[in-house]
Amino acid sequence: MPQKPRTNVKTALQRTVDSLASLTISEAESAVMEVLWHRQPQAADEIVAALSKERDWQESTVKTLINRLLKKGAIDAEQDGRRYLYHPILKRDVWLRSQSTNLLDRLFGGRVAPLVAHFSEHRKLTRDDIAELKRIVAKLEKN
Amino acid sequence: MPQKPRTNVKTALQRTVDSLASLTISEAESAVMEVLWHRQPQAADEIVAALSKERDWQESTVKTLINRLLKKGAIDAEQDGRRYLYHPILKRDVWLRSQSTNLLDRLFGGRVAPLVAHFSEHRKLTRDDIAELKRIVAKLEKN
DNA sequence: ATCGCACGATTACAAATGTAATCAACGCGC
DNA sequence: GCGCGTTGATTACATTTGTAATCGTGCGAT
Repeated sequence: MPQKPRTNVKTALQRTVDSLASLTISEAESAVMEVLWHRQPQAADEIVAALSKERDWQESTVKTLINRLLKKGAIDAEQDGRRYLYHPILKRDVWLRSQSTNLLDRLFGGRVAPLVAHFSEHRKLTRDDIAELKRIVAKLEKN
Repeated sequence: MPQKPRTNVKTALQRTVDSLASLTISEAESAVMEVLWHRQPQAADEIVAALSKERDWQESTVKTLINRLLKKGAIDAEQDGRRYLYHPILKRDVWLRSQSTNLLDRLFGGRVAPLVAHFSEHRKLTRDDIAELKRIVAKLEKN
C-alpha cells in the first residue's frame, strides 16, 4: 500500500524552526516572555501581576505586548471560560541561543573565548565564576 | 600659592563616562562605528566605500548614520579642506562592555559561566576554543 | 431582564530606526 | 567668472517600539 503522499516533514519543521529563530522579540516583549517561560500557562492578569514587580507598566501596556506576541506567533492562547490562558511557543532556549549567537557574531567574531577574555579583563569574575568555568572546560575536554 | 579653584575633575570625567556608557547606538549605526574603530579618521566617502562591502546601503544612508552619530556624540568631525574627517569618540571597548554586560544581565543573570555553558551545549566549541578557554581560566586562577 | 464589570480588541501617538532623496554651498576646471 | 560636481545638511517616510487609553461585549449579580 503506497504511503499517503505527504509534504516533506523535515522541510515543514525547518520552516517552523526558521520562523521561530527569526522571530524578533523586542525588549519589552521579552519581559512578558520571561514571565511565561517561568510559569505557563498564565492569564493576562497574572502576567500583569508578575510584571508589576519589575516594570512600571499599566495593565493596557501589558495587554498590548501580549497581543503583539500573539500576532508574531511567539505565544498562543487557549480559551478558558471568558478569558485566555497564554503559552509560550517560542522556546526560551531557542531565543537565548539566537540572542547570544547574534551578539557573539557581531562583537566577538562568533567566538566564545574572546568574550570570556573581555570579561576577564573588564569585569570582576568571582572565584566561583572561575571555578565554574574550570569545571565546564574540564568537562568539555573530556568529550 | 593657592591652587586655582577648579571644578571637580573626577566628577566631570564621570559625567563623560556615564554619558558615553549610556550612549545608545543602533545596529546600523554600529556598522559605521566598526569602520571607524578599524581605521580613523576617515572621510565620509571612505566610510561609504568600506561599508559597501558588507551592506547594501546608498551613500545617503551612510551620511544619515554619520549625522546621527555626530548628534549623539559618538563620533566627531575634524575639518579637512572642503570635507570632514571623522573620529570615533565612543571607545569600542566601552561599547563592547556595555553590550555584553547588558546581554549577560538580561539573559544569564549577569554571569559568564552560564553563557559558556549554554554554548557548550548548543554550539560547537572547537578544540581551539576549548584550549583558549582553558588558558584563560588558568591565567585567571593564578591571580 | 438589566447593569456594570472583567477582558480582550482596537486605536493612539511619540520616539527611534532603517533607508533614502533632495537641497545648498563652495571650490575647481574651463 | 561661471557652471558643475562633491560633500555635508535637511527633509522624508514607513516600520517598530514603548506606552497607553478607549471600545465592545458577554457573564454574573440583583
